[in-house]
Amino acid sequence: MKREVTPTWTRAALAKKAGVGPETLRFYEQKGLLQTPRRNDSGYRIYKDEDLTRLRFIRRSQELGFSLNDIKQLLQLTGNIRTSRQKVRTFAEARLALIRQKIRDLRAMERALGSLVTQCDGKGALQGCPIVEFLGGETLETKENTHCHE
Amino acid sequence: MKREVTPTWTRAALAKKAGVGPETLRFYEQKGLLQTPRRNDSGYRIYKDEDLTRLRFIRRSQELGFSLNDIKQLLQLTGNIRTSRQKVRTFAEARLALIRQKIRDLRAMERALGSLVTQCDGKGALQGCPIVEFLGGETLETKENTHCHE
DNA sequence: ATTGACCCTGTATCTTGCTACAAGGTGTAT
DNA sequence: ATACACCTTGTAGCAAGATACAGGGTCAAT
Repeated sequence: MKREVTPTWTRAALAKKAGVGPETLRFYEQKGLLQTPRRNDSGYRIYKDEDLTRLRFIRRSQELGFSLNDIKQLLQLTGNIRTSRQKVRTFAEARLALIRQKIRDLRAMERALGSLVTQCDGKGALQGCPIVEFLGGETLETKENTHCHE
Repeated sequence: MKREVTPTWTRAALAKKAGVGPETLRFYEQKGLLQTPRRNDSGYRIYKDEDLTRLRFIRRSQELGFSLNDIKQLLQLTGNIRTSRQKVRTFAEARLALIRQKIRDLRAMERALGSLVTQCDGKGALQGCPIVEFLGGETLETKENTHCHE
């Protein structure tokens, strides 16, 4: 059995390989997202493959919309062999629901703002601009006030 | 000509009427979103209709996805009679573009995560769970390492 | 032996939109 | 006259996810 030398990295090296900033590694360590790494004689952090794997896990989770807090829980969940698949799925579904809600919110904004922009021909003075009128709102006593400041 | 008494409010009263917290008013004032209000003899802020109107403007803008910084600019823009409608429209279009980008990002997340959740039957042990496998990624030397810790 | 690039620690800073606190003053009702 | 809710100020804190800086130590190359 050939024992291969497992690669190790210092902070900046791993950071580069994982596509994050070096400080981010220390930050994740503080947050409990990365294990406290082995140190060499000078106190330098020595990272290994496992840390790289974990960083990729984190990045992918982020791309799926998980927060760092979520990810911490996900790591605990997936690190435990006793965890049921159901639990992971439920976790993912919860996040999916949040994402969908956020999309709904943004689409409502898009519809409203898009409609205003469409209604606004972009020509002429401010008077009567649909966007401004919407923002100014129904309760425009301002109209009176701004025209005759006494 | 009957001169109607224009209503005024103290901080908490206006805040309640506008549906925000009292501290928010001070905060908006600091940020330049509300004019510095008139004070009574004891130094109490006295708000008037105009401030309520402005608060509604702010809230509506927020609902359309504008940031407070945006809103500050919007207020300057729409407060200036010389502003062209084109400027307001361009401003709104810029924010609309951001909203649309955010929606695209979230939809990508939704597709990816949704697909994983669909693929995961939620039955059985963690082993082979599509979600976990995606997060763990291709580069799973971890598999070897975690099974035989020496 | 000196540069330059890295490492360590703790702490501060940024962004966004608030929210909370302390330490006092005011206004109104009983 | 005293309780209570409000007001004032300045400042601190929160969430999230980093990022930067100061003041030192280490290491490899020249």
